[in-house]
Amino acid sequence: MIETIQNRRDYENQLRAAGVRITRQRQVILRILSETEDHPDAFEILQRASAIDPSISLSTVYRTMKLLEEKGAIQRHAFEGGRARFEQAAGHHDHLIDVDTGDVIEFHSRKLEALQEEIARQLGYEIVHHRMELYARKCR
Amino acid sequence: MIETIQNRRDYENQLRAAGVRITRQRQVILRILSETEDHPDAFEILQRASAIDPSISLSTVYRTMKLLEEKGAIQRHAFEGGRARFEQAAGHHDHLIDVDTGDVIEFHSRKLEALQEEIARQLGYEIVHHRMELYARKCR
DNA sequence: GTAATTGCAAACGTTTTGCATAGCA
DNA sequence: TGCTATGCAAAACGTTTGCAATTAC
Repeated sequence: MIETIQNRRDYENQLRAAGVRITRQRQVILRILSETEDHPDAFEILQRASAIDPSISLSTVYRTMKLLEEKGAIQRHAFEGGRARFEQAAGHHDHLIDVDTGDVIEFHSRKLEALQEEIARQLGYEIVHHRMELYARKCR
Repeated sequence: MIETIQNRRDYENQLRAAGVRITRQRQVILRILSETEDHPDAFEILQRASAIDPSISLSTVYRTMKLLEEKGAIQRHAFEGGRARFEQAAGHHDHLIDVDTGDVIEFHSRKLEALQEEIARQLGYEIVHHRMELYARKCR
């Protein structure tokens, strides 16, 4: 399992150690992921990548996303409305999505997690993973 | 906003009152939704509907789902993996999905909701709606 | 050298839509 | 009657895949 990643070099070295070839295209994509603060979808990643290397294709973006997800380096999210969005697999957090702007705010609550586990246990289950999204609007 | 629905007649009357035409096809679909306990996808609804009236088409299922969602009579869920699944918009609850069987268990926790609201408030937001899914495995 | 990766285009599965016909109110 | 809903087929959408050519190691 790839650990939390701070920069492109970390990414590359850890992937290399996991037996993954670091191609020119993957370098570009890894750089984008390590520099990005938001939750881009495949098409947005392609656009940013194209600015650096116009020959990169959408297939490669998807294939790389799948690879990185399998290696645990990124997470795939399916927020409401269409496309999958990706982010670095930094320590677990949940998301608040601004329904007016589409902005995504990350948050984390131990209390919430404890409660989720309690609920699952009461139903006779152990949590494998969870998804929790708050669709919200700015208070005025 | 259509209230919680117990049976097909309730559905029909409330929709009629909202200016919606109750066609033969919609009657069948409403009946299926009112009788069902699970979270069928569009194709499953089509199959159940076809058993009653084979002339119903998938387009009509989708169009009806969209209509009912707009009227607040049903909810659309996008659990992990492919198709949207639908259920009656009975009082809000969350879902625990059995990762081995695909079974969906509904649950509700006031405590959880209070916590969500608190989290949103701290971030300066008011919740419009939320999504919370626990992907879990039976304890042995 | 050779096995993995790429770009392209075509296929995929789900959902939506244009259009001419049918049917509710 | 008039306008909405329908079925069908085709399009749209995001994503995946087969293939021959390229590239990392």
